[in-house]
Amino acid sequence: MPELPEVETVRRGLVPAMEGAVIARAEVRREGLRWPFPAGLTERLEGARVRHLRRRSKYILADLDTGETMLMHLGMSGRMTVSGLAAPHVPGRFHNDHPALEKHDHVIWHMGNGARIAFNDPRRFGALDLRASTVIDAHPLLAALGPEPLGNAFGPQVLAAAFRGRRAPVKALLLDQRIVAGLGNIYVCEALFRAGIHPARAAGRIGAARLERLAQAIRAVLAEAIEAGGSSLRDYRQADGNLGYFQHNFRVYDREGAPCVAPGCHGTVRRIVQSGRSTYYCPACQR
DNA sequence: CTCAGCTCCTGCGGGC
DNA sequence: TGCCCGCAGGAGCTGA
Repeated sequence: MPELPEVETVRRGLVPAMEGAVIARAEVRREGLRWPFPAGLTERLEGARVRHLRRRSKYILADLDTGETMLMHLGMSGRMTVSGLAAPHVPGRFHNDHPALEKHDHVIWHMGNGARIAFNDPRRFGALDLRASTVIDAHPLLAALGPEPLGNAFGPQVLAAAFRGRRAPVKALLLDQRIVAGLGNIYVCEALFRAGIHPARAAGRIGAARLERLAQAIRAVLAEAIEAGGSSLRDYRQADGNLGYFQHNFRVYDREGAPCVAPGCHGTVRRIVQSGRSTYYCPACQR
C-alpha cells in the first residue's frame, strides 16, 4: 500500500514501536526482496538504537545510533505489522504477546521495548538497505528523487520547468519520481481530476494557470489522504492495525462507469490504459 | 535525452 | 468446484 500518504501513515505507525528503541534482534527469512539484502544485515542491526524515523518520497528511513541508516521501501504490496506494544487500555494485550508470523513476513524486528515489527511483502517488489548515514542521500534510490510535494521546494514552477517541451502525457510525468517524489497511480488520477486536466494531455502544453491548479491539487489530495490515514485497498491494514479511509473519498480512481462527482457535470468516469497502467478520469470536465 | 514496453512476483476476483 | 485471464497502490531496465 504504497504511495506517499500510505508510507507516511506507516511511518507514523512505526514511530511508537521503533523510535528511541533498540533493535534487540533482526530476523531475516529470505535472502532479499527486489534486491539481495546487504551483507551482514542482521549483525549490523542487532543492538542498534533507532534515533529517528523519517520519510523521503515513498521510502522510510531509520537513522541508527551505529552511524548507519536503514532504508525501507514497500514496493507494490508491502506492509508493516506492529505487535506487542504496551497497550494498558486494551485488556488482554501485553508485551511479548505476538500473533503468529504470516506467509510473506520476510523481515522481523524484535525491539527491546517488547514490540515486534513484521515486514510483509507478497510480491517482493519492496526493498531494504543499510548504508552510512552520512551518504544515505547519495543512495542510488534517493539521489535522483524530485522535491517532496508537501515541502517548500515544490510548486508550479517545478512542474513548469519539468514539463517544458515535453510531449509525454502529463500522467506519465507525474508518475516520474524525478520530477516530483511520492505520487503513484491513485493520487495522480485524483490530482488531475481536481485540476481539470486530461491525463493524456501533452505535459508541455499546459498553461501556467493550470499548472498552478495542478500543484495545488497535488498538495491538497496528499494532505487530505494523510489526514485520513491513507487508502486501504483490498483490506490492507496500516501498521497500527487500523484501516485508512481515503478510498471512500476517491473521485475517479476505480470508479469506471460511475457518474462524475463534479458539481453540474453529467460526465461518466472512464478508464483508459496509459503505459500499461489504468487511468481514471472524467472526459467531460478534464481537458 | 525522451518515451513506450517489459519485467520482477504473488494473489484475488470474475467469467466460463 | 476448478481453471484461465486480467488486474493490482512501484519502478528499474532496455531498446527504438
